[in-house]
Amino acid sequence: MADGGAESTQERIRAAATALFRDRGLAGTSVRQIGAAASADPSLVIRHFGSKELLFLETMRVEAEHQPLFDAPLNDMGRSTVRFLLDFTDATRSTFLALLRGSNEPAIADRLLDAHRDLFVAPLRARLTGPDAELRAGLAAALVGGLLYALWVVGDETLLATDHSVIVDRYGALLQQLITPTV
Amino acid sequence: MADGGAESTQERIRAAATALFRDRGLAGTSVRQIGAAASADPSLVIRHFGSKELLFLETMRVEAEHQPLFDAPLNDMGRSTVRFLLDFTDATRSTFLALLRGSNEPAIADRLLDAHRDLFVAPLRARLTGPDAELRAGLAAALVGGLLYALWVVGDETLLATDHSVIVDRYGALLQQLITPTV
DNA sequence: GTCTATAATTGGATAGAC
DNA sequence: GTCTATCCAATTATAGAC
Repeated sequence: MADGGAESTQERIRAAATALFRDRGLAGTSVRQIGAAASADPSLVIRHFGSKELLFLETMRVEAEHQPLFDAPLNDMGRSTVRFLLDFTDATRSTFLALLRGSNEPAIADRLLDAHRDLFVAPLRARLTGPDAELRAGLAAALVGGLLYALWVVGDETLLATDHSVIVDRYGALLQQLITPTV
Repeated sequence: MADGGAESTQERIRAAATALFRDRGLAGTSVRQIGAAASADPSLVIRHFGSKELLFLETMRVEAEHQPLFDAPLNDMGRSTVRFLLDFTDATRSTFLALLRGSNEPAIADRLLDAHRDLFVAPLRARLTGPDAELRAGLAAALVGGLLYALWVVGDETLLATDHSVIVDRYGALLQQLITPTV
């Protein structure tokens, strides 16, 4: 416990589970695989975290990271938000996908809704004004989520082959109209 | 076999599997449950369809339905496309979700990509002109998919409580700009 | 075509010694 | 905190009688 190099077994299990769940999802990962990857006995996985699903919920959290959106200038926030999504770390992206694919489970669906709100809806909603700000924030978040869906769930080849700067410009311009309507 | 009232066992299995896969997904449905729901022996499920995953791929197809999009006037196609999505039958919607949640499996991911192309990309692409038509069709399909994502995967409560006509108007107007750019 | 029986494996989770 | 051993239920899939 006094040395900084060795992690505790609990932390090794947490790290192994995080990687496996991101890579193969909840159903595709077994408790035994987690134990093996952590060089720990499978029984310790349950002992430390209660159950496989609790461990999944414990590890599959999307961090609000740096959240540069709260500081972006309002008149460029459409582009900033698209760039924010495109610049997701692999960790954030794969965690999002694991939650999305596991969202048949109610507890996981709740967590996905949380992630969607924290990362997409809230930063947008905070900057919007007007009577329909709530609706516009919801639509804007859907629009951003559509990129996540098309690029990383569906894997649209046209979009995957397109420069990020082009997507930022074109898609961001549409998003901007929900942020600062011109009508 | 001369009467029209009784389905064959194979058809009963197909029908039961379709309903269960839509409702609980691939991982959440067992061969035994399918057999029980079809009043057939579980072994027949494998005998007739090869494996659980083959049966999933056999049953989880999205039909192009009526496809009203190919006839919609171009200058209203943004709204038409959004309405097209919002009017999905329960069958189409839940099949889409089953594919989406099962898309960790490569074969299922391929099927999801097919569905995305057939229902969203192709009808849009067919009507677009210009050098960047391919890109605009891809972005437009992403935008439409974002609504699917926000409403039915994430379950955004604000959007779920919003009149479809409002979503058609506001979101459709954005989509229209990719279909008939004004710049 | 259908069903009985079961193979062969794997799953999550637990008891209890150390 | 850790590990050995194991329980028990569930899984997909198959073999073979009828």
